[in-house]
Amino acid sequence: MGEAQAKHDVFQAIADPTRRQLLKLLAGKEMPVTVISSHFPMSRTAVSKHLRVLSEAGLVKERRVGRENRYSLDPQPLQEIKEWYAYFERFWENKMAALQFFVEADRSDDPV
Amino acid sequence: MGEAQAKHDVFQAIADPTRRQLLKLLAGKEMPVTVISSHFPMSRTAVSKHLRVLSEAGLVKERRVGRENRYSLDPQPLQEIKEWYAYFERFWENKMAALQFFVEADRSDDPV
DNA sequence: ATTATATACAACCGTTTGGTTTCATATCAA
DNA sequence: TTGATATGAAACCAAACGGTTGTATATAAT
Repeated sequence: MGEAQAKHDVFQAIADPTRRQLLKLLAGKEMPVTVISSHFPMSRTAVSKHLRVLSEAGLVKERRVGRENRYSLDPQPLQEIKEWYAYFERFWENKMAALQFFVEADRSDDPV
Repeated sequence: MGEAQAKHDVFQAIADPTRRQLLKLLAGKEMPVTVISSHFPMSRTAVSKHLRVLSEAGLVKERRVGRENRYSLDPQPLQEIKEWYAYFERFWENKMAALQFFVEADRSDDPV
C-alpha cells in the first residue's frame, strides 16, 4: 500500500538541530548507533531517541546487522518540505513587484 | 548589524501546523490580529502568541495602524530552508545511482 | 466623559520534548 | 559458559509548548 508512516511529522522532525545534524551525518553513509552517537555530546540513548523520531518520519532507514542497528538517510520525505515552500517562492521572486502590489491593494489605512 | 533576529529558529517556527497556516493566510495580504484569529479555532491570544513566534523568526512583519496591529508575510527567512535541503537534493536526484553507490561502498557487512 | 474595540501581558496549566540513569536482552568473543 | 558489546525500553525530570482566562492600556466612537 505504498505510503510510509506519518506518526511523526517531517516538519517537526527537522525542527531539532541535533536531528538535522544526524541527517547530514547519515547522508550517503550507513552507521550503527554507537558510531553515530560518538559524534554528539549526549548519551547514546538520547541519540537513539532522535533516530527513532527520524525513523517515524521516514527520514532514516534501519538495517539490523548482527547485534548492531545501522542507520542511513532516506531523503524522500524531504520532498514535502520542498513542495511546501515552493508555494512561497513566488512571494520573493519579485518581492519588489508582486508583494508590494498585493500589499498596496489590500491596504485601506483607515484604522476602522 | 544587518542580520535580523534569531531568537526563534525558522525550522522551529514552521514546525507547528497552525503557524504554517498563518504563513499561507498572510501571504501577500496584510491583516490585523482579530481578523487573522477569526480563521482559527482557538483564542485570539493563542493566535497572537503564534504570530509572536513567527515575528521572532522574521517570518512576519508587524505594522501598527491606529489601535490595530497588522501582520503580513516576510518570506525571506524561508531561504534558509531552501538552502538547507538543497544539500540533500543530490541524494535523491539519482537515488538509484549515487546513493546506492555510497551505501555499497561503506557496507562491510561483517558485524564486528 | 463614557463606552466599545483591538491588543498586549501575566499567570496559570496539562502535555510534550529532550535529556538522564538504570535495567534487560541479544549477539559476539574467549 | 562466561564475559564484553550493541542496543532497546522504562522510569524519571526539568523545561518548553500550546493553550486558557483575566487584567491592563491605548485608540476610536458616542
